[in-house]
Amino acid sequence: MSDAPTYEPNVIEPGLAARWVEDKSFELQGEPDAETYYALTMFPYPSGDLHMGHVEIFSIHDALVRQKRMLGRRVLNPIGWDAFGLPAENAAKKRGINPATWTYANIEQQAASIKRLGFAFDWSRRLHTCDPEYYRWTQWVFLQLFANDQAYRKEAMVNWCPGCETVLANEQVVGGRCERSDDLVIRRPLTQWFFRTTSYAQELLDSLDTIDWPERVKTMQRNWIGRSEGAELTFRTADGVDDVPVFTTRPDTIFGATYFVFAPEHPVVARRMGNDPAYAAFIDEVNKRSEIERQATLGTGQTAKRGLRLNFDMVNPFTGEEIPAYAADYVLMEYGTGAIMAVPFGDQRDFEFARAHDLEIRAIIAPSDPSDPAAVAATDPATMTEAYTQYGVVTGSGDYDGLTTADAKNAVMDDLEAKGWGRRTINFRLRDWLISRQRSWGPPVPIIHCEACGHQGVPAADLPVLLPEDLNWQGSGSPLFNHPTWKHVPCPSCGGPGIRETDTLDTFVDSSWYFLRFLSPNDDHAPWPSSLADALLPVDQYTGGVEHAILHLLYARFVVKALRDAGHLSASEPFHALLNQGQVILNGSAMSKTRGNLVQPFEVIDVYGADTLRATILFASAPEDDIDWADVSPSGMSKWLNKLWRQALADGVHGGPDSGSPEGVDKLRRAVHTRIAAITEDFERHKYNTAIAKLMEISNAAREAVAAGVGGAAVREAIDSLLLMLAPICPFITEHLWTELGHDGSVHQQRWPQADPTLLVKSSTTIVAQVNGKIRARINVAVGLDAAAVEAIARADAAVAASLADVTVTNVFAVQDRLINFVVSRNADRREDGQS
RNA sequence: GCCCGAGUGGCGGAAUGGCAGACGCGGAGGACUCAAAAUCCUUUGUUCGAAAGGACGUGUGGGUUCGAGUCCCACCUCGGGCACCA
Repeated sequence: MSDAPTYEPNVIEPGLAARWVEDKSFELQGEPDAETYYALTMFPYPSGDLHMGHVEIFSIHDALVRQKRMLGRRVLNPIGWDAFGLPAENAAKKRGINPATWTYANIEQQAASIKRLGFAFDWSRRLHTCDPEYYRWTQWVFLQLFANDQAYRKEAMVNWCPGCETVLANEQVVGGRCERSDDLVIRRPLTQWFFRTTSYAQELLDSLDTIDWPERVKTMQRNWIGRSEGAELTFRTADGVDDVPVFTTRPDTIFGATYFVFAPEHPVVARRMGNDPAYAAFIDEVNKRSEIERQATLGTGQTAKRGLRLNFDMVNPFTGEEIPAYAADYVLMEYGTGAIMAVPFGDQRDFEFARAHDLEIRAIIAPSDPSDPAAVAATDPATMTEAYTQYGVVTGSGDYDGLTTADAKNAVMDDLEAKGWGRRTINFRLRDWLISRQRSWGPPVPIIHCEACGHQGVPAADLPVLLPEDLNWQGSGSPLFNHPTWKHVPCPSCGGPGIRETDTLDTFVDSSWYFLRFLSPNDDHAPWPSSLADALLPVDQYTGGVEHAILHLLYARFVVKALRDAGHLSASEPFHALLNQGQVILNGSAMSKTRGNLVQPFEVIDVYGADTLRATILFASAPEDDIDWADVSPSGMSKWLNKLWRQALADGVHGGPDSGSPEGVDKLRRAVHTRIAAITEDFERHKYNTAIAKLMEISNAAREAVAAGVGGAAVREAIDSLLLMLAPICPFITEHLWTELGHDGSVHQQRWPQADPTLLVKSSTTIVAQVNGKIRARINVAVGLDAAAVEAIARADAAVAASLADVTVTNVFAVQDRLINFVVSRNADRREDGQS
């Protein structure tokens, strides 16, 4: 019986955690350089204490980072807080405290939890986006984009969240609701600041091919950018006064354009119909009803098609016909040109509108099979029940008749370019990024409005534009706007009276460049060291949640490109490789405060310790998959760590020469070294779940070997290897046992173990003998035998021989060292053949 | 509706086209114990069989292949994204 101490994680862990921070164990020694591995995890938002999702992503990231260090890389692994944003303001309003107080208190709590969990961050580079030292440079970034015409102000229909009392970017509206407060978002015209993301639409799409990101994230970005190829062509009003361009992806259907539709607020319509009471009523109705309908059929895209016949017609340039013009709410002002040629034959929305308003539907594609009544009915305007959206052979289209859809498309575009009616063009779904917010816990937009000089950027020397200390957070509306004196300043250009912009920047602006600031977080002369940024970017490995697939990840890509073109960077992408972890859920649904189904990390840590929590999460599944907390077993993981503890202290402490049978020693060493090779590969693929399984196998193999009388160096080697490879996952227990086993120094300063190649080569192996793919025997043979030798051995096997007795072998497939398959046919068949 | 992704034991999950179910949880039986907990040992896909052994088995139906969980086609279910984008 051993009287070794029992495993008490909550006794050993806090001391080690504190020591690692005090010793600056995980700070990058010296300055980063081109060889430095830049590992980054999405910095947390300080909404309260750490939740399970944070623990998951940090556990994955930490395993990755610690192993890279053991492989000998210098790793830059910074941490900070994304600390501006609405929740702080909402909390301030609710509790009557300053957002800063709330934010910094939460940051301190999260920092303490991160340290307690032993995550190996470089604390010397810590930053908070709400510090003036940081947001000064966020304002600087804005000004660089402003100077380069990538930031501008315009009036537009924007998304307004009534709950948050601010506008939102397109990306922050989810299913018609505010991403944060879940309020229904209202459309209203406002003058706002934008970043010109659309000017990078094509590059944002193309350069996705250069980065190593999960395919699903790339797909989401591609869909969001939404490129479509087509043509822009101009329709003239029948009175010859206005030219109205439309965008279409189907120029081949131009002869089917039997009417024309404007977005309700289209300027040509507004000008011509402005005084018409029916138009005013229609606009009013559209605005009102869209609100109500949104609630009922939110995001189904199946709204009834409403329209207003306008008091003028349009001319189809190809047919010369006059066609009726409508305003309808199914045409959006924001996409394309805000007007369409309507082809009810080939477009489902136009089809529905035409049927509802009794408009002509003209056949322009011939039935795919004229002898098939169903195919004929599907292309006959009298009988068709939905638009015909497939490709085919063009009909009813003058000179283009008989061409295929693809050929007609090209021919029509050639002709409209030749005749000056339009041109080939590309449209994107992506809109410019609305960056101003009517909130006050964010960096003020560094602009001063002057009647004489227009919008003037605040001079760099005057940055940061500080938030005043005495804002009233309790009222409604924007505290910054309502502040009595703050906004009144002289114009930096003429010195006359000026007014500060009282909007602040979206928090996603803060987080779109923080990876640059980590390179020199304390430098107050420059936002980042430019040569180092050129050498280190893009970030080698980024880890974080898939919820940012579009928002943050798209914005950061845009900002890097814009800064590059403003001459401040050479990189074109912020993050080279991306690893998205899944969600931690409970009983199938997301954990959340409102649901009241939160499992707090410290509920687990207080019982089992941080190592157990970290390993439980990593063992539950591959990083990308969701983890349902109802399915995981911290007690099971704790049991294994306890077992490992006893095993190391009982069996691992004995060094010295090998004892026991040479076969037993050899078997153990081979087991260990094949696992070293496999676990190394698993870490490479970020498959920490299978890596842990193989660590358990080492532990099992060592226990079996000891039970079989093996001891000494081989067992010691097994335990040492296990501790080294478990160290990135369970840093505490491995550090403690490493010392207990008499090693000098920290386990985390050791080199990753290397497999001995001679121990990976087997002398014999088990091959599978199949007959027609069915396993008949498993036979032990020497490694490297050729097919003929294996066949002879297999035929000699009793079970195989029995299966081959009554049949003819027609073919034999052998895979060296793995398998042999006899393909046979029954003798009965052969006799029949022979008799005929 | 469109675009992705995924369907494997009671559960989480393993499997470069070549032994399906690694590893763990849970279960069953046993040892230790006055007893329990902890620990250790055995066992655990389904089914036929006393056993030896056999048959079946990766959502469904086809296909390719000597050989398919893995590749192809169609469908079903679940999850995610987009949603009047012309």
